[in-house]
Amino acid sequence: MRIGELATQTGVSVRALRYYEEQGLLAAARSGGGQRHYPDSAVDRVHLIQMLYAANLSSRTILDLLPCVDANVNTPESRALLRAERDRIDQQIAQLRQARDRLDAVITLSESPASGCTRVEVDALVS
Amino acid sequence: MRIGELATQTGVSVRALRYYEEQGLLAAARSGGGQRHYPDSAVDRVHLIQMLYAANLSSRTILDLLPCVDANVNTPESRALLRAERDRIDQQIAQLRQARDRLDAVITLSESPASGCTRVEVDALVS
DNA sequence: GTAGAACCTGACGTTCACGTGAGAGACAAG
DNA sequence: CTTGTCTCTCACGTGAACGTCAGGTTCTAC
Repeated sequence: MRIGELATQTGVSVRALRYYEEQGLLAAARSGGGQRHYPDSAVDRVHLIQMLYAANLSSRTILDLLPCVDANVNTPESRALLRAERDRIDQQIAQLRQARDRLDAVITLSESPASGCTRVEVDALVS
Repeated sequence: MRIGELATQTGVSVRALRYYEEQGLLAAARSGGGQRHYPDSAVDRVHLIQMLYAANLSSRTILDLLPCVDANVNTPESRALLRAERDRIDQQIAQLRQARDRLDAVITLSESPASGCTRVEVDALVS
């Protein structure tokens, strides 16, 4: 398929797909006229890339991880890399949970019947 | 306290503190010469701001949320805002979990005794 | 074979949360 | 009163992941 169809099938912009290629994340065959052609498997690969971007991984990190994930590279270094990134994601989850719980506490307070709660009570939550 | 001490006590750069003020997140009294002076409570406020930044909230969003969180503003709109951001964080957590589980699956495979697993087995995980 | 859609390569623009000097003023210590 | 440290206000730089023209080429359909 060409780049436009890959874009619509993945929901990713054409510009983004070219950017992924520029970063070495997504290879493409070229037609005689220089147009990119992708195999059907590219759809899954783009989804994988998007998933890793969504987890706040940089292009560089994704570039390092992709061989481990989809090409089955299996060396001590690749395993260490995988674990390191997994742990980073875990830490991010913990931070997000902390922020969410903080907001939940405020929400609970603001919805409690004692809606006229004083500033002191709110500050007690800060710690 | 002055800006340098607040910076060391919070672990945030002086530049970042000035930026927070520029964004309306952190007010400061001024001495005769124009230097910023902060109350002790500013330490907690900076930590709160950092927590929200860590949850991928923008300056603008934090600006909208802060009155609800620490000034006890309690209107239907503020409650809706709080819930909306809480839900966004929840969604992010779900995405991070998905990425982490994906990496965990790869890690498990790469550490399994059948280390010579074929490419087919790996692709089966893609879904 | 020709119109129009899709695609190409630069290359500059954008947003965000700061980093990084530059040049000058403010303030505590001796 | 001077020295040294801290602080001030511009204001440009940065990195990441694209957005957005511009000007030209390739492909598809009639």
